Order: sequence, then structure tokens, then C-alpha cells
Amino acid sequence: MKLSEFYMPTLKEDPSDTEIPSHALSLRAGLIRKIASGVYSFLPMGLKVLRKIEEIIREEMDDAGAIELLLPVLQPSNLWEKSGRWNEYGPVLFRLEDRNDRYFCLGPTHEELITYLAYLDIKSYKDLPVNLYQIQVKFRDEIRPRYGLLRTREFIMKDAYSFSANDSDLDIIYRKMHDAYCRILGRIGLKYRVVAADTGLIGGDMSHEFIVLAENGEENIVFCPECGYSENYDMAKSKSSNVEDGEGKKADKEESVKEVHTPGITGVDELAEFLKVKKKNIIKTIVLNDDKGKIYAFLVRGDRELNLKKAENYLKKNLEFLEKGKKAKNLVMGYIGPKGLDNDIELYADNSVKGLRNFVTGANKKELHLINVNYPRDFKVKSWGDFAYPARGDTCIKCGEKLEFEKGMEIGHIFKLGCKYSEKMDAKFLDVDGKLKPLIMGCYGIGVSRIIAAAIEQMHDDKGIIWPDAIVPYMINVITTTEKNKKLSEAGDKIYKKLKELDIDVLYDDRNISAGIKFKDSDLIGIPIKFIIGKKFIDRGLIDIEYRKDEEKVEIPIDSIPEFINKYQSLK
RNA sequence: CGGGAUGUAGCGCAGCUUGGUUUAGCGCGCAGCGUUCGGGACGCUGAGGCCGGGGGUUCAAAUCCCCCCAUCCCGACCA
Repeated sequence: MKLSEFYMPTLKEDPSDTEIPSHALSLRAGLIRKIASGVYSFLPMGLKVLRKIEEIIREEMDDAGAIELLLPVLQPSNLWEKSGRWNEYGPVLFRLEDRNDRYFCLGPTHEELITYLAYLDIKSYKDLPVNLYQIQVKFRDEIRPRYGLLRTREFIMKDAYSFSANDSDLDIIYRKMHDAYCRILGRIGLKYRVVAADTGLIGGDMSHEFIVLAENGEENIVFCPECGYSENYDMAKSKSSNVEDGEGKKADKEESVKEVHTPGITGVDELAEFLKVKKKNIIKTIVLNDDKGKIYAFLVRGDRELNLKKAENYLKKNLEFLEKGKKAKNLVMGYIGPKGLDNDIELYADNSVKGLRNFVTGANKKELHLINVNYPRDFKVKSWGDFAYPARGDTCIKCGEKLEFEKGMEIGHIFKLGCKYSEKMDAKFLDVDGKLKPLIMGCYGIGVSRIIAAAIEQMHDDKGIIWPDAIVPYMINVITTTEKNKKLSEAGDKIYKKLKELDIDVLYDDRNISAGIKFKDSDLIGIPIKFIIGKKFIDRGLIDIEYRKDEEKVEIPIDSIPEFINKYQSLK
């Protein structure tokens, strides 16, 4: 592509409303332009990258036996009512009405659509298994779009849906998709981890997230460097450190409980400061209520946080933190403790509390805390469990090694759905045994546009983007240092033509501007190789070759370009 | 939805506190001419603004007051 005829608006400065490098750079390099909050246009350069990513995904999906189709964005409400998600999905769903007052939504995902297709056309076990995918736009009215392409309200996703007659066939496809995702991310050259994850609104019984590691990512994950155990922070299990040591040793004698006056002090931090004890010698009592208003109390060691999801999963109920203003069961907010708590309140304790001696708790009286509280002498719990988030210093439940905490961007998510949708939507098939059974489903999503953000986030420097070769918009940038010298522009034209013949994605910066701007732009948009045609060419017939990644430079005569290309490609 | 902030030329910003020398500025970018020409060159000339929108206060509003809108950040929430 000749830059003089191209559309590549670059920006010299970071736009004011960007926070992270990938956002700033994708705007500066002219990949995208913001149209509204969470809505972007892809400019030609951005589209080029998007297509490259799509092609890699397509190749891997096809290799893994998935079959491409295209489902509509516009989806009738009746399908969503049938699955129950018309209500469940809430305000995230973009809804609209047609001229006849029929309701539709813009698809945030396509389980309903694909299950309806299966209902229409899959009749027998002989039609199974089958795995269908599409690459298409999705709409979600996110509460807070942010960070450019990372979290948008309209985005491009590859989603695949599998149907099988039995669990073992599902397992095979799930594994294939898992491996294909690894190959996709590997080919693009991203550092990532696969973590076990919560199934969320999509539902089902097993799921893995593909997290591309990035400091600015929204996902927190826990990782064991020894055995490779990794899980989403919300789900992660760990052995809490210092359970058996520290100040509250098991061996310590149980002292007698005392009330201490603690006026106005309700938080763990203030309390630790006031009583001159460590936070881990304090036990927090967190009060939750379910949708029927029933109250539950959870004990967690002072240096950790209650994980609401774990509590919910344990009790199999939706829970929320008790509203501050609400008066219930004589609870003294800020001074709640397990000893003397109303008997009707079920009390659960996190494992981190085990083994503590002579700890501090609320006294259930205004402005009073208790010291030297002990279990089981002073209170009983209904049951013990893992209800807290892992914390620094925790060790792996599998191998005991110290866990690491990492951040990243969720790029892919695969689910074993089971029969959740097929049952609700009557998608059944006739099995070998002559019985009608619901189809067993899986779904597999990967964020195409989000990969652009992740790749930039992982690979950039102060000059701009450093594209990995697999998804470069262009491989080589031919730069003439001036357009005034006919000899140079003729050579540029010739080399550009030659490279095109060699089937190289080549950019030709033939703009009539100073060389400095050409170099800066080239680095900003991340082209891996620069062919520089300047003085050296006039003097000695040589072109300079510079690499984006490092300082390495070589000079070659114009005739050995094919040889250079050959060598470069064979190195990959 | 709660908390915080911002909105002035295509982009980045100053001016607002204390209303009037502001005919609304600066840098970059953009157009023309000339000189430059291997890491965002220089000079001259020029185009480009309902100061986010509406209402008010005032002799006078970018500036003060009220309402609305948009955008960003934190939180809640979220394949």
C-alpha cells in the first residue's frame, strides 16, 4: 500500500482520555476512532490487524473440526424468553422494537440462536457431534466501557457452539477447543494462562478462561509456579499462611474473655492500631442476607476478605452484604462478633480462623470489643469452609508452594454448558436407544477485537506498537528519505513492486514529507522491518534495513532483496 | 446507580479564582510560498471557534448561578 494514497491518520500526542498504553496507541496509530463510549470505528490499519487475527482463528477452528456459519445480530425476544434470559440478562441487553411492536435484542451472545437452529435441524445421534462457529459483532450495554478496545459495548468475537450426544464427545470437543485456543494465542505470540473460572450468566458446569497477562488487565488470577495450578481470583483456593503460627499459637493458654472499650472504632485497621494487635489476631464478622431477608454471619480473619461468591456457592443462595441502615436481630453494626450473637443467625467460619487463640472480636454491644475470645470455648459455628479470597503468602492447595498473583485480560472463555439451553428450548435428538434426549452443548468464545488491545498492551515501547509478526498490518515499510530526488523515488517504486511480487505485505511511504516523520510513524504503527532508501543508495546502491524490535541494522544491495526475504521467512 | 473530575479550533492545553485591553489565545496539525531533506526542520502568509447545550443574573458572561447532556476515573456490576 502506498502511504500517499492510504488513510492512516496518526496522532503525535496521547489523547487526553486514555489511561493505558494499548488504548492510547490504538488511537495514535490510527487503528480505531471512538464514536461513542464503548463504540469504535476500525480504520484501515486496524481492520488489517483484525483480519489477520480472524484468519488465524479461522484456520485453527477449521483444523479443530469446527464449521463456520453466520447468525443474525438481530434476535427475536421469544427465543430469549424461552431460555429465560430475556429477564435474566437485565440492562446489559440492548433491546428494541420493530414497527409491529415486536421485541428484539442485539445479540450479546448466541446460545439462543444456535440452539434454535439445532432444534430445527438436528434430529438424530447420526447428526452428532457437530461444532459450529461464527466471527461476528456482539452488543452488550456494559455498565462501564473502558480502556479502548478492551471493554466495549460493540465488539467482535468468535463464538463456537458444540452439540453432542454424550458427555465423552463433549469432552473431546472441549479439549480440542482448549488446544485450538492455546495454538491461536501461541501463534500470535501472547503470554497467557488458562484458568478455571466461574460460569456466570452463560451457565454450565465447567469453564476455563484464557487470560493474556497484562498489568493493566481487569482479571486477577492466582498461579502456582511449581505445579501450574491456576484459577480465577474469585474461585481460587489456597492454604492460608500462618494458621498455626504467629501470636495466636495453638499452644498458648486460653485467657479469659474481657470487654474493651473501643469508642468509634469499627474497622479492622483502626482496631488493630487501637489495641496494638496484628490484624490476623482479629476476627471479622460479616453479615449477609439472602433474598428472603434471612441473615447469615461469616467469620474471616482480620487480614483477609470475605469472598461473596464462595459464600453463595456454599449456601447455594444469592447473598448480599447487609445494608448499613438496616436494623435487624439486634445487630450492633461495627461491633458484631460470634460470641453472644443471636442464636437464629447461622454462623460460618473461614478456615483462616482455625487455630487462632485469644483473638479479638466484636462484643455485640455498642463501642465494645472482646479480647481473648477462643473457639470452641466461647462460640460454636455451623460449619467451616473456604470463604475468603487468597492473600499474599498463601500456598498452593495442591503442592504447598507459594502462590503468585497475576493480572491479565480475559481473551477467551470456554464452557461446558450441558443441557441448560437444549432443555429449555426443546432441542432434542433421537439417540441409538430410541430415546429422545436433550443435546449436550458446549460454547467457546474468543474476543477478536480484544486481542488487538491485549497484543499492544503486551508488546509496545515508548515509540509505539511492536506487532508480533503473525498479526502485523504490514511486514515491511519501504521508506524513501526524500521524494524530491527522482533516483530515490524510482528505486522506491521498483522495490515496492518487487516486494509485492514476492507476496509481502508491504507499506510504501512515498509521502512528500520529511524522513523523520516517516520513521516515527513507522515505529508508532509497529512495522517490523524498515527498508530505507536514501543517501547510501545514491552513493553506493545500498538500502538500509532496520528492525522495529531491536537496534540491529543491516545494509544490502538492491539485488539481494529476494535473498533477504527468503532468509527472513525461513527463520520464522 | 453512588463518589470524583473534565468539556475552549482536528489534537494537546492556557484563560474562569477577582465578569470589561479578548476582536478568545498558545503549541502541534492543516493550506500557500520559499529554504531544508536519515529520527516529528525553519521562515513568512493564511484557513479554522455559537468557549458542550438550555435557562438565568448583569449595562456587560468562556468567566457567576441553576438545569441538562457528553466523556473519563473510582466503586457497585459484568461472557
